[in-house]
Amino acid sequence: MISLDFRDSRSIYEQICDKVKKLILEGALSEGDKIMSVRELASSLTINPNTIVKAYKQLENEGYIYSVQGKGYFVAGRKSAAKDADFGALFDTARATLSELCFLGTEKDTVTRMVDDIWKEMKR
Amino acid sequence: MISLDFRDSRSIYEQICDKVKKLILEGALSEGDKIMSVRELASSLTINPNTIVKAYKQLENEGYIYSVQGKGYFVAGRKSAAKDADFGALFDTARATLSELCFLGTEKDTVTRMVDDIWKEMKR
DNA sequence: TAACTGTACTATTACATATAATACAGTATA
DNA sequence: TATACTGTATTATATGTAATAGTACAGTTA
Repeated sequence: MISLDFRDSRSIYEQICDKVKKLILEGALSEGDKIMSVRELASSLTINPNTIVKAYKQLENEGYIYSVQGKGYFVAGRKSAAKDADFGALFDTARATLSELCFLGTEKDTVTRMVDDIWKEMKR
Repeated sequence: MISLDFRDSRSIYEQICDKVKKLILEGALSEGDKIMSVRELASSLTINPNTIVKAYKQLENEGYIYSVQGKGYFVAGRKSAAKDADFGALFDTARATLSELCFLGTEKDTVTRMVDDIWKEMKR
């Protein structure tokens, strides 16, 4: 379900953030679903629980999940994430990455096709 | 020309990398142009020369600039950057960012317009 | 020769990451 | 009620990266 890549230069908690977020974006995790507990995921990945806490706290700040004392962490809804999202930063990242791909010779059709695929596959 | 944002959580050398790269992508710096020397940019930003070296070395590894002993750093050509680029990582970043924007309710037209603008404005 | 360039190295400080261990509070269930 | 889960909080420690400081050497230009 969730695994770590030790060749990845990013920090462990960042990788966990991205993996959980990806599961939510893909629809593998839906609103209200309970996700793995802090201790459960930590022992599953053989890492420290505090590292999971750090990742979950960040996803909570981004509005993607929420916690309930004694019960666990659950997936929040799209509205929650949209309310807390930093659209400025997201568009900046998108613009910078696409500009670089353009500069490096990527065909516009290639990118347009990618956009089409994403907006078609995403269940909304 | 190049400035630092201390509210930015990213490291200084990363910010410098991105700013120089942005100038190249925008066409403000063209192939063969000499860029600010290590010591010149360091004293201009009131930071340590070693930090500039780190940023320039990374841009050199990405094929965006090259150095000549005793003369300085110069802007390399598109082919040089394209040869060293990690297209897999770039497309991964693009896909992840665009998927998140889609999930958060961004209209496809908004993104398509952004792509059109980038491929139109970029002088190739 | 003098004043620039890049390059290389050591030492030091500061900060973020990750681990370890412990404790407390809320929830669910036998 | 007792037990075993949940999240939360705290302190301490080790490690690696980022950034600074200083020095030195080699190539280029005027």
